[in-house]
Formats: sequence, structure tokens, C-alpha cells
Amino acid sequence: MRVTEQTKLRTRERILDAARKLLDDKGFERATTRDIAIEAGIATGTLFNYFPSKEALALTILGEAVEQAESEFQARRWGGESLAELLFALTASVLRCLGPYRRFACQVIETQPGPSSMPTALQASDEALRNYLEHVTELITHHGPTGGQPPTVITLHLYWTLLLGVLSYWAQDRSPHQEDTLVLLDQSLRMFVHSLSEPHHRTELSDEPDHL
Amino acid sequence: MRVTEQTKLRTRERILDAARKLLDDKGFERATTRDIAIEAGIATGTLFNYFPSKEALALTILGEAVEQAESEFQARRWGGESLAELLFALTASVLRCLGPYRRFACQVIETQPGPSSMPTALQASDEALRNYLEHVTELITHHGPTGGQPPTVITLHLYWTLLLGVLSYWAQDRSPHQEDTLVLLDQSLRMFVHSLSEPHHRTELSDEPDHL
DNA sequence: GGTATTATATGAGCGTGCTCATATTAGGAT
DNA sequence: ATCCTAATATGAGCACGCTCATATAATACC
Repeated sequence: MRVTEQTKLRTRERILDAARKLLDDKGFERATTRDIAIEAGIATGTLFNYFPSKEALALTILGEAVEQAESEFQARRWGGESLAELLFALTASVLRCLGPYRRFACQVIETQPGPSSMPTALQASDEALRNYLEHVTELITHHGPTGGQPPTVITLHLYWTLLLGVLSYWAQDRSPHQEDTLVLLDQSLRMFVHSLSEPHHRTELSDEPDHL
Repeated sequence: MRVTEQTKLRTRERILDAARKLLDDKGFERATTRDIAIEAGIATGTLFNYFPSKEALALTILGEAVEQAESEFQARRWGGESLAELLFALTASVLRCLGPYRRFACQVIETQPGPSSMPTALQASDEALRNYLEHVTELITHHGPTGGQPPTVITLHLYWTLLLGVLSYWAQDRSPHQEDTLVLLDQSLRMFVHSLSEPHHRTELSDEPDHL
């Protein structure tokens, strides 16, 4: 069965469509891989020839959305905006593109390893997420208050944390057009950008040990 | 089999001990409920007579640690410290008490619903975590810059987000005594407290829609 | 002691995500 | 046309968390 490349791509798309439908209908946990396979007209095992795991399948869908947000952002003409404004616009784009997947986006992205441990290596497992983080790194480097200095790992981790917080609020935001989410995003980013100007400290308390 | 209260408590403790051991050895996912039950000398089903789920079992262990941190904090004599210092001391206590469970603490707490949607109702499912959040709310209310005003839901959500970020960094922190974690904690809290003085905005960009 | 009652313990079994030996078939060689 | 081969599809089966009908045994009553 030396199937044509085209057939394989069609199967892949059928799986992605089925997954989009069922993940949106039932959320990440209640949408089973068996059901997705049936909806796509294939056997359960076949699904795993195309995607290594249910999580990777969902991430593929979300990654495409993030990539689209990225292009939308790049397509706009920028000049003179502050770092906070740029990050706001980029992240609002991401939220808009993730809109159709609000039901499961946060559940999946939350489980991704952020840029914590490994120095420099942004370790989000999905490539689109890695690119997003690299893009953020670049924006901070070139538009941040510490001209030209790339952010530390701790700073990047902080950014990722805040993004996850916004996503998890957004996933449950019942306000008309998720306006509250934009308020939270704004507050998060202002806070974050402000903190870039401050050096890294460590609070000293007389009766507090300085380690854990 | 109308077993004495004491026997039930002993079984419960045996389960908790077994869980502490295996969760620490293998992490949350690789420690199976079957193995924990065997280690505790009971049948698999029995475990679920004592705890409704594997997650609840782990949360019980972590909840006890958080409660201990809480009492340590209460036991100290406070006077004149800033909000940032109080939050720092409280959270450092929590981290210290969670120390023995570093392997799985973050994996479990991360999955807990934060104080996002429901107004006022802090919805962390474990009681110790709810208490912790209520305590934080109280500290912000009485020591924050907006004297006497309780924080908004968004503000609390932000705090929870930052705490999760610290936990996830801490879980992987390889620095000698997790000193980097303290740096991150410090930066997070300074940032957070600073943001309390600023009103909630929404960034306005000429070509950016004001909703999602 | 014997029996009834009833809280608790038990483990077969279910639905998951995922694997892997096997069956199937497309496409080249003849 | 026919066979051969290797890429792909298949679904029985595994280990997981968790459930539930049933077995077991501790107490109350006589």
C-alpha cells in the first residue's frame, strides 16, 4: 500500500476536522480518540500513525491558529508603538485566532512545559508555540527598556506564566466579548513591562532564611 | 464489619504514607493507584473508599503541608512589614512546607481551578488551598495600597497565576537551595503589589478592535 | 454462643489513551 | 495480468483511573 502523498494529506485533514468538531463539542477529556477516529472514518490505531498522541493532535490544531495570529501580526505596519502595545496586539491576535477552540485550547496549552529550566532552549513542545515565544523574546529585546538586552530565563518564564493566566481566564470569561480578558491582558502586560525596568532582587526579612 | 474509627484512621494514614512514598519516587503520573494500594496493604477499590480520586489523595497531602505553612506564618510576630514582605514570607513558607513533595506538588496544584470565573467564590477544590487564597485576600485587603478595599476577582486571578508560575519554576529549579525561585517569587510579588496601585485599564490601539 | 444487621473491603470489569503483531493493498517489476 | 514488496491500516490487547455488585466481618440483639 504505497499510498499517494495526497491521500495521506486528505486523511490527515479528515482527522483534524473530526478532532476540531469533537474537541469543541465535548472538550479535551470527553472527546475520545476512538470517537475522533470513527468520525474521521479510520481505525483507532490509524490515528496514532498520524499523530503521536491525543495531545499532539490538539496542539497541531492550536499551533496552526497561533501561526495564523503570527502572520496577522506581521502583516500590520508598526512604528513607534510601545513594547506593551506590541505585546498586547500580538497576544490579542493569538486569542482571536484561538477563539474557535476556546473550549479546549487552555486545557492543552496549560500542560505544555514553559521556558523554565533549560537555559535559552524554549522548550514548548509545539513548534508554533516555540516560535511565538521566540518572537516575544525578540520584541522584548528590541523594544524593551534595556535596549538590545535579551530577557533572562526568569523573565521569559514570567511572561509565559502571565500568558497562561490570561488563557485560563479567557477560557471561562462570560463577559460579552470577553472584554474582561482584555482588561486582564492589559493589566498583566503593563505589570510585566514595568517589571522589566526593575533589577532582580531578593526580599530580605530579618527572621526569614534566604533559601528554601 | 463495623470497623472502629481508629482502624479507619490508621488505614487512611497508611494510604497517605504509601502515596507520599510512591508519588515522590515516581511522580504523579507514574505512581499508579494500584501500586499505592498494594504498598498500603489494601485492595485497589478500597483506596477509593477513602479518597474520591488519585488527585484528591495527592491534594490531601499537599493541603496538609499548606496548612502547616499557614500556622508557621500565623505564629510569627508581625508589625510594620509591607504587603510584599508579608506575601513573600507566607509564600516562602508554603514552598518550604511543600519541599518534601516537590516532585509532584506542581503537577497537582496546576490542575486546580483558580479563583477565575465565579465572583467571590474561590473555587480551588481543596479546602487548604481555599483558605490560603482567603488569607491572601485578607492580607491584600488590609495591607494593600487601597486601604480596606478587597481585591477584584481579576486581581486574585492574577495572584493565583503568579503563584502557579513560581511553583512550576520551583519544581524544576536546579539552583543550590532553589535560590532562583526566591528571585522569581520576589519579582512576581513586587510586580503584583505595584500593579495594585494602578487602575484597571484597557490598551487602546487605533487599528485594534476593542473586543475579541 | 448464635444470629442478624450493616459498614467496609474486595477485585472483576469498564472506558480511557496508546501499542504492536498482523492483515491489507498500492504500485513497481515481470 | 500476475506476483512481490513494503508502506499503511487494523483492532485485539495493555495499563491506567475508577466503579459497583458482591463477599466479609464487626457489632447489636437475643
